[in-house]
Amino acid sequence: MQTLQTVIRPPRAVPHPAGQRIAGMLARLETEVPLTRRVLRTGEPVYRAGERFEALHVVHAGMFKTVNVAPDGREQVVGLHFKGDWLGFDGIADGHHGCEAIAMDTGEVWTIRYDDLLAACSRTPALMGDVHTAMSRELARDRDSMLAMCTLPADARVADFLRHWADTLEQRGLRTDSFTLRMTRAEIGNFLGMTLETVSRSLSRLARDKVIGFAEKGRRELEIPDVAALSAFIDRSLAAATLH
Amino acid sequence: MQTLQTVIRPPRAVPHPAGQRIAGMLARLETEVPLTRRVLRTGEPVYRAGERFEALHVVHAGMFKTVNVAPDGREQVVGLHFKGDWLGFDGIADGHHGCEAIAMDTGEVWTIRYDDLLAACSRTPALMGDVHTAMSRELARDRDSMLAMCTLPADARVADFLRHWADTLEQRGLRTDSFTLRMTRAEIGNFLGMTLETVSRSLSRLARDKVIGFAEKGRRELEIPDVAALSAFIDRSLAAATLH
DNA sequence: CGCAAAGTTGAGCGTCCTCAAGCAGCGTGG
DNA sequence: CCACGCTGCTTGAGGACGCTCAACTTTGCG
Repeated sequence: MQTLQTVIRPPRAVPHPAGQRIAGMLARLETEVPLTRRVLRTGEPVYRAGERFEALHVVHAGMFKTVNVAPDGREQVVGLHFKGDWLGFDGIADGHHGCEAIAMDTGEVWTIRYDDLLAACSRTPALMGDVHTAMSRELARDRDSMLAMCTLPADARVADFLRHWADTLEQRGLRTDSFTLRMTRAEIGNFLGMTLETVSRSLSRLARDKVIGFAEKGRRELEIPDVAALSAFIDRSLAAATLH
Repeated sequence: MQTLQTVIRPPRAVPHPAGQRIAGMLARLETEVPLTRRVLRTGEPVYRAGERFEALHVVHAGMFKTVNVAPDGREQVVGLHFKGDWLGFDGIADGHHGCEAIAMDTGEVWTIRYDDLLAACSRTPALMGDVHTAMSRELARDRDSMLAMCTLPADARVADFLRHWADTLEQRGLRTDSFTLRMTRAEIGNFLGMTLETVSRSLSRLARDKVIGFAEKGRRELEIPDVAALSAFIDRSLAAATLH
């Protein structure tokens, strides 16, 4: 009880540096590149697997997931994307999208033809930097996901997931002590490489250990008074595993 | 016995298109960008986690692995890189490398200062295309790894790994029916998210099912007479799993 | 109000990990 | 030359973590 209410996080007086980077990039895009805005509702695809690659997209509002689909039907959520993230990089290499990007709530993307982007990058080096940075960040993020999936037990993996989510929110200047998971247990489980039942059990255990809290109504709203407690929980899981 | 010797693959008369792409890129790099060549021996790092990011590297010979290291010491092999692959993209975003790249045998990389590369990309659009393609391909590959790790049982994961390896060799114009794994079971296991014992057992089972063969001397040399048999094995694993 | 979808929790089981023992290749030095 | 140690690989036995299946509760929507 006490642990869940001690930390009252005031709204940031100074915007997060990542937020400034994103704002700068969006401003550059608006002035330097022809773009079309597009509003999507929950479940609508930005692009589908197999489609010809012609354009990239930048998330301006809402939240999106990218799903890798195998020819045999297996599906894997491989990324979550918030404001400022790019969608569609996976299609550059061979001219077709290998994944599909789906809106997880009402959102807006700015669509930029790849031709136009290349031309603009030649004119505006800062824009090229933005693109490289975005791809690099996505690469790093994917690898962190691999590390987590291969080295963390289920509970710690869920904790790690929540920590990443809180970090993302903080970078966007949103409050991190209480927020709504916009995913079902099944989606979280798919993303983390486990079943929905295991996700549910892990969340219950985290709540029992007072690392997170559930809002009284709806088990989709979480309270994370102290992000550091998540890290501590992960460390504890690892320590418990390594001592024989 | 018969299945292991039926397919004699003649050297390709026509080079693989991917090989041509790589050759073109290397030629462009040599003429358009100042680069320094560097030979590395087994175990030597191209760069280490935490180092300042200043340059990218292109594999010209040999084989390299990238390892993601967590602050708490966990290590995860997140990528394997052959001739024509780039190393170091992960450092662009925040100016420091999150991974380290290690030579797995004697190899050579071409090192290119990032500043120089950006300048060259502005002059030579084809070069920018090369860089984007390389990053995109790596992104796609990471996502395929995630899909495999989350949706395939151990045996199929090993088969998938071997299939990817054979594909990579074929794209480089090398023979795929018999080759040497330049990794220990432990490294393979780390890359695939399983233990070395499980890798060993999976390989034994694949050999028992005649999907692969071991060379008589040394269990590091494999014979894969028919790559399609690997795909068939994966499909069989999935079919067996889904029927209750 | 009733139905469908999402979530929780329990029981049983299977895959993969852990631990352990033994073997094979290989370089070193007596 | 062979003993020796070292590293890598294989195989087995036992156990644990997470999956499967199932029943029930809660939430949301028509």
